[in-house]
Amino acid sequence: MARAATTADVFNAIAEPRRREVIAVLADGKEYAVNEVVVRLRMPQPTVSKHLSVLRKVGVVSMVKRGQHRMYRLNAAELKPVHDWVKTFERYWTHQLGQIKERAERKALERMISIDNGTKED
Amino acid sequence: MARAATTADVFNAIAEPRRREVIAVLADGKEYAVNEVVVRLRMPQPTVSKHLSVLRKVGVVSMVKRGQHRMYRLNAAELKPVHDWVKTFERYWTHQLGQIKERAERKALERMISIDNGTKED
DNA sequence: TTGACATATTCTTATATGGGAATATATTTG
DNA sequence: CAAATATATTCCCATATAAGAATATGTCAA
Repeated sequence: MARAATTADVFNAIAEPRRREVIAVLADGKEYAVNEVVVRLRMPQPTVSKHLSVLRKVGVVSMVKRGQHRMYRLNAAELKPVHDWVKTFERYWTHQLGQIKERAERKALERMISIDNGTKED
Repeated sequence: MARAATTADVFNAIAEPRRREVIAVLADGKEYAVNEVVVRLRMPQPTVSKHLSVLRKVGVVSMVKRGQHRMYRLNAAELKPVHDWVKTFERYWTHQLGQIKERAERKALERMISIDNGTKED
């Protein structure tokens, strides 16, 4: 089996950084024509259109035609599954004190150290 | 350019559903040997090893050797970027009704104010 | 109609996947 | 050492990108 399609679910859709950039433009909840996104992100128009198409297929954005423009709007509710999922782990970093955070930081430090040695094992 | 590697960042790593299943097993913060994950998820051992490998490369899990076992532990802090990102949109569903009502009231107010001069919307 | 403008779609191509099967690499134990 | 156990790695392959270039489609305006 190959990797799941980017349109398979919202998790796959938002994995692409440029798609998150597009979302960022729409983040204020207003509607934007494709070309407004193009100008703001300085991305080629076909690139933006394709990314918007993926986001639309998973429901993260909605589109309405208005004249010769197609207005895209963020449908943020579709991002909730991501929020719900990651929220489960919130306690690991929000709880200001405790062994959990401490341990996480220690592990992160260990990782930083081992990065210098390459990803190999002992 | 092809799709970014699953090991490119945590967003790509968690896009794979089975990887989230593995994370779910480790979610209690305890350490697990590969085979414990294999048994719990009823996945082939190589599959689990490969997914753990990806998660380790992005730092989501850490590993220590203990005897003939390799113990994996969740490093939940690495999921924080996902949380931080999606948290931006939290308001869209947390107080959904309130938001809608609030916006409607604001719009109504704007209409009342601009009744005389015919101001157009943004 | 003829342009001009806005957007989508179709190719191509290099690249990476995830699963299954088989195999390799430890590590412990007898 | 040899066998058993635990885990990682390699190979194969069908599939799906994402970007760029070129083109098609759609819509307004004179």
